[in-house]
Parts: sequence; C-alpha cells; structure tokens
Amino acid sequence: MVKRTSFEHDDCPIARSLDAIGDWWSMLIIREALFGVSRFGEFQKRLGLAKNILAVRLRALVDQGILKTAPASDGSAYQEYLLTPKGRGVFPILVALRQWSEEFDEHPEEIASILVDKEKGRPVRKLELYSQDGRLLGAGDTALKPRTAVKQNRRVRA
Amino acid sequence: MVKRTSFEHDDCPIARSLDAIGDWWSMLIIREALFGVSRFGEFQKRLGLAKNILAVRLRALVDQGILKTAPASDGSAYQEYLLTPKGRGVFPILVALRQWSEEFDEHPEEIASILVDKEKGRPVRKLELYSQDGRLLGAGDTALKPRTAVKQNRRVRA
DNA sequence: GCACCTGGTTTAATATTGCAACCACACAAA
DNA sequence: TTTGTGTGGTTGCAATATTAAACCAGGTGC
Repeated sequence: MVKRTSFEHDDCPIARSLDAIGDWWSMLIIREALFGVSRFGEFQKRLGLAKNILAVRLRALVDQGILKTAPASDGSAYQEYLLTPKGRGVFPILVALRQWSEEFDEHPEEIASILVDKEKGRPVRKLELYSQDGRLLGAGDTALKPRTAVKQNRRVRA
Repeated sequence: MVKRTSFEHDDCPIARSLDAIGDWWSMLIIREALFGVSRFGEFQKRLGLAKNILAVRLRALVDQGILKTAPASDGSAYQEYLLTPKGRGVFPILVALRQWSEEFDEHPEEIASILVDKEKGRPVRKLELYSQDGRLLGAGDTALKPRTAVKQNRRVRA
C-alpha cells in the first residue's frame, strides 16, 4: 500500500475532517461518547470492535484533541475517555449522517431510532443551511471562494 | 481480517450511512461530483487516487443509487457519472464536515477555500438544528426514541 | 493505418483490520 | 496470601484492502 494516503495536509477542509474522523469506528466511538459512554470496556461491548483497534482509535482521538482522558469518576483507579469541545463539535456531522439515512435509505424500516427534541419529544427538523441574510441554501446556491492570504501555486480544490 | 465489518444491517442510521459513504474516497468523489465533475478521468486527475480503486468506488456508488451512469453529454461515445437525488442529499454532510474543520482544525490557515452564498458571495452560516417549534438545539437538547413498530429484542443503539 | 486518449483490469507489494490469545494491574473473597 | 475476576490493554498471525504501476481494449483524430 505504500501508505494509506493521508489528507492531513490537503487544503480541502472536507478532506481534513475525513483524515481526522473519517473512518467507521472513530465516528461511532464519538457517537457513543455523545451518549455518555466513557469507558474502554463499554465502548468495546457496545460497538463490538476488536480491542486492539479500539485502543488505536482511542489513542488517535486523544492525540487529535477530540477525546481526553480523565482519572476515573466512579472511584476506581481506571481512566475514562471524555469528549472535548472539538469532539462535541462532531454532533452536527452525526446528525447529517443520520438524516441522510432517514431520507434516502433503501430499508428505512430497519432504522431503530429517531432523534427527538428532548423537551417536547418531537422529531427534530432537518439540518438547514442559511446565508448570512437568512435565505435557505441548497448545494446549487453555494460556491467556493479561495481564502484570502492563501499561498499561491497551491491548487484550490474544495 | 475475516471481513471488514459491515454495518449494512445495523439498526443505527449513522452506521448505515457510514457503511454507504463512510470512506474517504466515496465522500470526496461525491464532493467532486457536486462541483460538476462527471468523467472517470477527471475524478482520477483531481483526486489523485489509483484508477482501480476509483473504478470500484464508482461502481459501488452507482449500485447504491448515489451516482448513475449516463451516455455522455459531450458527444463522445463514453459515459459519465451523475449524482442522483440521493447523491445530492449528501451535501449537508459535506457542509458539516467542512464546518467542523473550519471551527476546530489545528491549522486553519492551511484551509484553502470557504463556502459562500453564491448570490451575495458571503460566507454561509453554520448548519443549525431546530426543533419543530423553532428552538435551536445542541447535542444535549436531543434524545433518541425507538421507532414505533420496531421489532422487539433488537437492541436500540443510536 | 497508426498514434494516442479514455476508461478501465491485472498484478504484486504493502498496510490495515480483525480475532484470539496473552498479560499486567486492581480489587475482592477465602 | 493465594485465588479469582474484571478492566484495559498488547502481541501475533491470518485475511482483506489499498496502492502504484503495468497492461489492454475500444474510440477518435489525423
């Protein structure tokens, strides 16, 4: 493989996100963490993934500042993994993934849960993208602009 | 490896999305397609990925109804790959990924482009999640509810 | 007819994943 | 204090996926 291509230094922010959290397990680990899971064993039980790869993923997420380790909260001498603000910031991505499934999945009847507003218990609205002056935007209403002060001769991609 | 674990029949909609488009290249292919790229060679040139894996990914995306093939538009006898509505529905996911990078990346100065509203040329707002009665929701304001008519004894995950 | 472009497939090397077995430490009971 | 059990890993090995590079077939251009 030579090396799985890394997008760490790509100039596309989508590629950069994918490089950080764009693999199946990382995203699911963060999903569980958002629901309060914090212990190694609990991640392993709920996700059913191999312990070695869980260990690698947790370390990578900690290195990237998405999770942080803390010295236990239930009194035991073990540690727990907690989300940082950066980690909690993944929430909209997970919501977008969920809503895409809900809208386009071939077998929506297999989907077991729906995301609701905690206060009223009613399903949430679809994520919406607005312009600064409040117009609802679709993909076609947007464009990419090079950032100011971008180094020349770097290819602007997306 | 025995087999890379598939989430195709997982009951979590996030896992199901990831199973469909949760790998680096698929997401980036869709990103390019949203910008109008439609030809094999152009995907290959812009993404710089090996042609064999591009072929595999394109086939998978077509099988899943995210892309469809059409018999050329520039007159040549070749075919092109176009997004279906399901494919265009990925847009919010890409926006969410982009915004996460913009907000939390360690080296934001390396990000080359910003997403703007085409009409005014101004940066778009952050994606926002609302309740049905219009309140802005964060991760903590939401909960998961089992779908009605869900088969019993299936574990509700997320 | 001949070169070359497009859109792939094949091959072989290397990386990643996954399972299972092992291990070290904490804690608890006997 | 030995024995047992749960937690949180690490190690080894086999299977699979990714990759670059070489190859190839049909269309197109000249």
